Amino acid sequence: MKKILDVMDKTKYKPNFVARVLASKKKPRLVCLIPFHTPENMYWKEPLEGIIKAEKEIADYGVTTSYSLFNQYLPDSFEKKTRDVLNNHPDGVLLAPVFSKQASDFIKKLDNLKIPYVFIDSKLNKANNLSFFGQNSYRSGMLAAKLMEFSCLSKGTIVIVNIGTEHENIHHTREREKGFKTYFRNNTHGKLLHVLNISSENMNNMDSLLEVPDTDISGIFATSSVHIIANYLNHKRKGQITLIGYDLTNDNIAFLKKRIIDFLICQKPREQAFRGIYALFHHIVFEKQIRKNNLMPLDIITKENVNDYLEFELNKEGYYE
Amino acid sequence: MKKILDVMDKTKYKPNFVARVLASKKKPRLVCLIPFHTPENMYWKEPLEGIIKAEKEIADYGVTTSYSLFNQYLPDSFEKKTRDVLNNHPDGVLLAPVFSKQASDFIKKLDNLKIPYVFIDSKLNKANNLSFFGQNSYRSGMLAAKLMEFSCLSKGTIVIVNIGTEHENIHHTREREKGFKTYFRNNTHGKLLHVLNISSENMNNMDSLLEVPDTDISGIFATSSVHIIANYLNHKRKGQITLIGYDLTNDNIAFLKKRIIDFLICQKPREQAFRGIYALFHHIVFEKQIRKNNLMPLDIITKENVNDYLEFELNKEGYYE
DNA sequence: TTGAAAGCGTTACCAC
DNA sequence: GTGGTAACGCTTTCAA
Repeated sequence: MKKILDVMDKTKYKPNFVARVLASKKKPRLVCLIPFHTPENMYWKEPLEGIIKAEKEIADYGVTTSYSLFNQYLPDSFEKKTRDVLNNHPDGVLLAPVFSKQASDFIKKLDNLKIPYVFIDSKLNKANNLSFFGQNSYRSGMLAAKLMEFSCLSKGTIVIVNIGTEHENIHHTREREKGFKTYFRNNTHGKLLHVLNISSENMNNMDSLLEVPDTDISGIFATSSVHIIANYLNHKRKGQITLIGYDLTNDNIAFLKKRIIDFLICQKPREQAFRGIYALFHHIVFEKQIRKNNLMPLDIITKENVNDYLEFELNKEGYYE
Repeated sequence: MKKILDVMDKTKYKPNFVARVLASKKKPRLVCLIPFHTPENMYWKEPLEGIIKAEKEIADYGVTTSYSLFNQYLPDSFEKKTRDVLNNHPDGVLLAPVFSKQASDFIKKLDNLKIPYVFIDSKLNKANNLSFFGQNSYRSGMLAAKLMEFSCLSKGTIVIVNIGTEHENIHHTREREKGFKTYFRNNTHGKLLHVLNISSENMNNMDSLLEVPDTDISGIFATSSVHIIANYLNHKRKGQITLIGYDLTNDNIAFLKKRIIDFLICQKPREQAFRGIYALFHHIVFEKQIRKNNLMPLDIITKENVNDYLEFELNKEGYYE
């Protein structure tokens, strides 16, 4: 037995993965557990697109993919879907662990079954996940602050707006706010920041913005749903207010082109999911080593580069059309 | 014969590329024709790294890669290497057509031999290239101008500096300057721009910067070699001068972290080359359709996101470590 | 436990 | 051209 390994070493034997895939009767089953998107919240459409793209590319290798989509506001929905996933007896799982408690229970079961899993969007600490593809929300807040500093220094008040964070996306928005504040604390001379929390119900009554003590607002940082603020500014007033927000949704892109929004920070949700699937694929089929933590670069999108960005995005995950 | 095709249609026959690769005795040979890098100009190191990374990933498919590296300042060197390439009888060529005339002659030969080729960095018009991976230099200039506008509006003079463009990189730098100027013409109210051309020989005598009429400089846009300006500002003076330049070289990164350079625009040369190789691979081995024009997104790098960016870059072309 | 043979889905090749 | 068979480099299976 040892002799065999010796010979393998000496002759520098390297298995041919193409032959291995062909001979193997294995048809790895991947299951994706992410929220479904709705007309009101399209964010989760992008990860789904990334998954579908990856799926097509790896079909020739015998990999099949299925989805269990849950309601991002209902922990019970998530919990119910985890059971669906397990019933599927998957060889690998891609999941967005939006409900920490339920997700923790779930991955314990996956650990026991020795099923590899990859997190996207957010992660659980101390988990045995194969990999994680996400974003550094804290630093994205610092980045936003730098852009804001450059355009607003020595002018009026800067407002941080948190919209409808009572149940969605809460972890990310908190971190963004923290990063933003930290940057200002460290880099500007006590510049005043005003924080505004707007619940989902009051979303449409943006006039509360006007209640900011110093009415001379020079910049707004929206930790989420920047399109709502853009819409307000578009109708009511814009002046020289610098507006910075997140995500390349269609609404946001339109406001960016109209110069209502000045900067958008994008973290490539489509690519996160695409790479998550690929990580599982490479691990299961090719037995490749997978990098555990993968923070996507913080891309800054402006009117000037948005078109290049979109054109490229459409095809970026595949190397071909 | 037709019947066979009919049956293929009816049964929706799809060839399995994995089996095809295994059975095929073809060992596609790819040749790369790009400049070599030197201690003075490390730019071309990155594309080479991208190629090597791609090479490893596709070795299992029988693809082999070789290089013909030329001197980026000597057309003769390029021309000589094109002959090496042809002697190699490649199945695909990746090239940076830095010398248009010589490159035009070369691709005519490739066309005749029906050898597919991919451009990186720059391209030739009206060529039958399989694909192109590059950058939109013009729009990158506009992007730089927007960043400059945000940080310098209503302050002092803005200077565009072209360094050592008498022979290197000339097309890109011209386009960058053009884009920058266009943005200012369209978006600011006649803000004055001062252009400074510094030849390679005078590179070290940066004091000519001081000759700018209005000595109150608020921003500098370096269309190339920004580290030279950064070095000067670092020793002589910095004040509140906003400095914007190109490329994530080690020097530049250090100045970015020291806040001497404020923004770097990066166009992912490593990824350009990596994707170029993949395009050839997918075309030759998998007969996939390849997208002809691929402009990389214009990434804005600051002190705040540079670390995330670098960490990710190291592994970004592969999906694994 | 070991070895030999069959088979994965395609291309390559040789005979007709 | 067409048809049949070997071969690609592995995994799987089954018999010893």
